Amino acid sequence: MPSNLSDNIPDIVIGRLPIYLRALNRLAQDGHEVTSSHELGQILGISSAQIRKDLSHFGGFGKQGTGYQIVFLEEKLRQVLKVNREWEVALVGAGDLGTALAHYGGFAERGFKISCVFDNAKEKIGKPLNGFTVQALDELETTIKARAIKMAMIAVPAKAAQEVADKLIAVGVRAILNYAPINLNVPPEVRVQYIDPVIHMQRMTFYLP
Amino acid sequence: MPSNLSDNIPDIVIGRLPIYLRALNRLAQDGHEVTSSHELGQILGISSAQIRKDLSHFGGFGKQGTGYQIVFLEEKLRQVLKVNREWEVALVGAGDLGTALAHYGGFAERGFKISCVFDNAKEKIGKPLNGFTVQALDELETTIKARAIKMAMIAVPAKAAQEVADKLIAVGVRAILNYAPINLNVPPEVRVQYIDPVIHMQRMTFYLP
DNA sequence: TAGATTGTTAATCGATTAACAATC
DNA sequence: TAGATTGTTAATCGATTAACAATC
Repeated sequence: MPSNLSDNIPDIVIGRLPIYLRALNRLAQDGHEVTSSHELGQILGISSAQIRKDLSHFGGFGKQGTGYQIVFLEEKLRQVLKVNREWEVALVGAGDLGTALAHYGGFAERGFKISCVFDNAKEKIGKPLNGFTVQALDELETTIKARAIKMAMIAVPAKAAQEVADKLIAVGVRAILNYAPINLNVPPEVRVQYIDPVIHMQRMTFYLP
Repeated sequence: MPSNLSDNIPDIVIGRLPIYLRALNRLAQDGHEVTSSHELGQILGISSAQIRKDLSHFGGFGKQGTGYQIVFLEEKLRQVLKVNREWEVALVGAGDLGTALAHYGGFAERGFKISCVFDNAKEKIGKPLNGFTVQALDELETTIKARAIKMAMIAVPAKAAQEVADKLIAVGVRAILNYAPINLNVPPEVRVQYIDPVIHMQRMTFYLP
């Protein structure tokens, strides 16, 4: 029983779809037109059964005996994930990390357009940053509301992160990518994803001799 | 039956330990001396039972009626994760991202010392980068073997990432933090962690209206 | 047609939670 | 002592895998 609704689809399934999409992109770039759950599984180190099961939540996108048309499946996954459009993103924090994020081309390439940058350091406000002007935090409310921005990235020190998150949520942001090494407290209607490279490093040392 | 060995401890448990450690750090910084599985669970949005179960894989670190001495538990978790020492890390790629990583103070602060940087662009080789000199990829083997480096970060374009990974593994690297948006093919004795911010963004849009 | 691969069901496996005796 | 919280066991819940009929 395929469905495009949030139905009862496990979040862990949603988490794998972007990975599938990335692998499909690469296959298409390499000139492939068709793939199979088996091939995709090989590439990703995932069982073919899991891939078929995951996809079946959203519809039957393949053909027996043949597999999946790559371009078609990409389109379907983009639809499901709602990344078949451009999302405007607010960036808070214009330090080393914020600057690197503003310069990173990979966001725009894949549908996420950083469209405003905020910082509270006087020496940064008003300075240009990859086509934007860094704005004071005071202007956060007006700008984000005016553009109805729903996504943001937090690249401020851990101490300031919760306060920034609260402000963002108050003006309508519903999805936050948090680079500050701290857990955020947010209401259930807000999604948060965390990026802390040290956490990943610490997860690997356990297995080293 | 507590154990410090890789016993049969699920990787998903190992994955949560660094998160616990980070929360404990913060509590200690805020002047707390004792905490409980309930308090920790509140902060992290995890059930207290899960925290107790996770910790019990490694020993009894708490006291009934009281909870956990924060400093003591931190020490134990650092021991388990093997982050009670300094790890040398090789960085490959000195572009925007590599530069930002080299400048990021959070690694050294938490026990990961970037101790060499490689790139194959002629105009970068020999240039100073946060105290290092960017080395040619040719020197990767000598340097990494000489220092017995076991961890590396890959910050090169997707096209080059697999080749770089192969080289690193060939000279003894056993844990890789991969920033290139591509799945790496590695032998089972090598751990890989992935950081691709776009994947996290795409995982959140599904839930937005 | 014969071979291949899907979508789906049922079986297995593993992770989370609830509950409570032990005890600080 | 009374109250609180651990460590652990058993029960529940959910995710993964195996298997196969359907069919391209």
